Amino acid sequence: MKNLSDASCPIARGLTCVGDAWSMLILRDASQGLTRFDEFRKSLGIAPTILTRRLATLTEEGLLEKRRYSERPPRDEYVLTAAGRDFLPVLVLLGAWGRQYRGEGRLTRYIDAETGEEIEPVAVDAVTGAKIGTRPIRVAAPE
Amino acid sequence: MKNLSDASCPIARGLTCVGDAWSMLILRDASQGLTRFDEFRKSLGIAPTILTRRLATLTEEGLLEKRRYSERPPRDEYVLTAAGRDFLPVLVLLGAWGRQYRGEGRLTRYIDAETGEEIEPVAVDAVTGAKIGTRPIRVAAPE
DNA sequence: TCAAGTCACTATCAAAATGATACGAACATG
DNA sequence: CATGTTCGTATCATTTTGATAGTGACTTGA
Repeated sequence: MKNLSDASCPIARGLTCVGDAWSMLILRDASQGLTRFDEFRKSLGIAPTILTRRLATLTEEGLLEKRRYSERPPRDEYVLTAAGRDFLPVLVLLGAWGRQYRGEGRLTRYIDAETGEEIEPVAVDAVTGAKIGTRPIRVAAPE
Repeated sequence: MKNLSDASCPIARGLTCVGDAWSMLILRDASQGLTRFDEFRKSLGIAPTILTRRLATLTEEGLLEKRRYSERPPRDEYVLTAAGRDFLPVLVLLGAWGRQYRGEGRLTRYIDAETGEEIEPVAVDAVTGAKIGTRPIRVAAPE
């Protein structure tokens, strides 16, 4: 995939940073509190070469931040930045789609830690309050 | 990437169908009304080999549907199924993220066709009404 | 103290996916 | 009948992925 990063479409822009499955799964795990190389590797069953690259890319793109947690031996962990944390809603919505259309068998559920109730994610337009997809959307050229 | 499709995580499930950038961009274009091979090809600048494969996968996965619009010559177009249409919120949210964190320069905007106002997409939990990400989420094992 | 373990990688190399380009089949149009 | 349109396939070089093994700098337990 070429240079989508200068496209005028914000979706394409987003995809240049996180447009592959591994990156999204890393972000999912990071949102659950994983921070270390081996935690990700074991959780995902990913080859270390690829994990190295993905972590580096996500760090460059500003979704993760390397933080040294041990000087001797030198050890870094990867923590979410604000941009990384703000990616969570995309994942949650993707999960909601997956549950609805690929929900055969037992699936992990996401629970609101305060109420104990299962979360039911929806995308809405904050302006009108309408669910996204229920009203026609018009695409407008930049500026 | 191996067989994520039987993972118990709904996000991983979702990613097996649409876990790459081209597929998402095809869905984006399809949501804007594109249906034909050449429309996608020109819009995306994608190699025809890859477009063929992506369209086939999305069709197999049930996000697109082939529909014959001409018998002679035989011509098919690709239209969104319900599953495909329901993927739009994920894209819109991804776009919102892209706008916030990769929004340099001029960007396409998404307008509510009825009010004429720019859409401001947010993911909320329909149960509590809270924005996703503002309350802690607990992951629960299946069943 | 010495072997074994942990952690965060890198090196190597085969296999698969991607991308560019050319070409084809079946028509429609001028 | 030459050209154009539409929806692809064939071919092949390049790139990316993935599996596996190994490494350096330690720590831990016996």
